[in-house]
Amino acid sequence: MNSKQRAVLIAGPTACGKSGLALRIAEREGGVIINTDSMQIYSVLDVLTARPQAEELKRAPHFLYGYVDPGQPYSTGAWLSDVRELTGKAGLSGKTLIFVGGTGLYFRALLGGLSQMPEIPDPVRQRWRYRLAEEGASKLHRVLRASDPEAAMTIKPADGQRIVRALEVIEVSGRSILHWQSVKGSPAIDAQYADKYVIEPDRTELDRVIAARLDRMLEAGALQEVKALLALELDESLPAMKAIGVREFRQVLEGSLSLDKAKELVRIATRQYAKRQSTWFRNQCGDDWRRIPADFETI
RNA sequence: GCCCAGGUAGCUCAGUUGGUAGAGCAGCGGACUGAAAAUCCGCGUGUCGGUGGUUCGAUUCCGCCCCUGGGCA
Repeated sequence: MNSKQRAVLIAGPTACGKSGLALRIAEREGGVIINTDSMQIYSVLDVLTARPQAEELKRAPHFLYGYVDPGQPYSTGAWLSDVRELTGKAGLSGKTLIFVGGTGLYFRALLGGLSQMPEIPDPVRQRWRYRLAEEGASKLHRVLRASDPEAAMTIKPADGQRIVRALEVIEVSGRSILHWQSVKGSPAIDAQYADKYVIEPDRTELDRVIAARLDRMLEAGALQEVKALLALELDESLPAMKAIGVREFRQVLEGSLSLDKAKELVRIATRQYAKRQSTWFRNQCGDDWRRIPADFETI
């Protein structure tokens, strides 16, 4: 971590105009933009994840965009270590680091909200995920109740993903995930010198922007992009395969769904995603985050 | 014009042998420590198309009217 390095954090739901704001700040004070979004890291999902395009990339240096192979398993921890490596480079010292994106957990990690955890060997992770798929969440919750009763009490029996996480941690380390979580992590930036913003758009208006953006995505080749992703024949469970639009446009390509219907479903899924993001930022970001309304005029 | 089927939540529909109704989806709120565009939790009052009648009581039964499909002319 470069101490006393200024950072600007911009969080907000999809399509709220975050990237535009980041660019303006970058141009004004010579900053660099760092992706804080779990989907924009992937190389093939360019249009569908609304990654900054050539025009924007020219206006300021962008980092951690489109650099991960979609076949790679990725994680918040991997992103955090990529951030540490990046910001440790001499070339960035003295520049304002502008973190912009829609992934609440990544912002939390950036600020030290992620505890040090044991590395989980891939076979262990795969085995529990396989068991989740085969046996279901409630059965694994019973397994967790036997091996880590305290953790089991904090996780809902249907929350398969968190159950599996707790199981792999206690198997590998012999200690409860709650133990690891009790030791706080360290921030990857100097929070003292950070300005934190949450963009809070009107959701009805946001829905209109989402619909308009969807049309632009299709014009820009969203369907071809999904086709290219499918050609890689990746495992369905990989994060990149869960990007909004992949499932819906795949059905269009296969002829089992009309384009209009797919557009409607993608619009709904995006709206629901924006709602989840808004809920996170509203309630998980403390008073030290400044709330600003979206300025749709300037997008 | 006649016949048939419908008209119940924003949408698709279920249901009430007469005691004013409930699912899915949408929507809203919430949780969130290495899959986070993920994963999970909570929230259902709506002139039961309108109007008159029968009834202690009608969304339910009867009459008339309106609307939407389909059929026959």
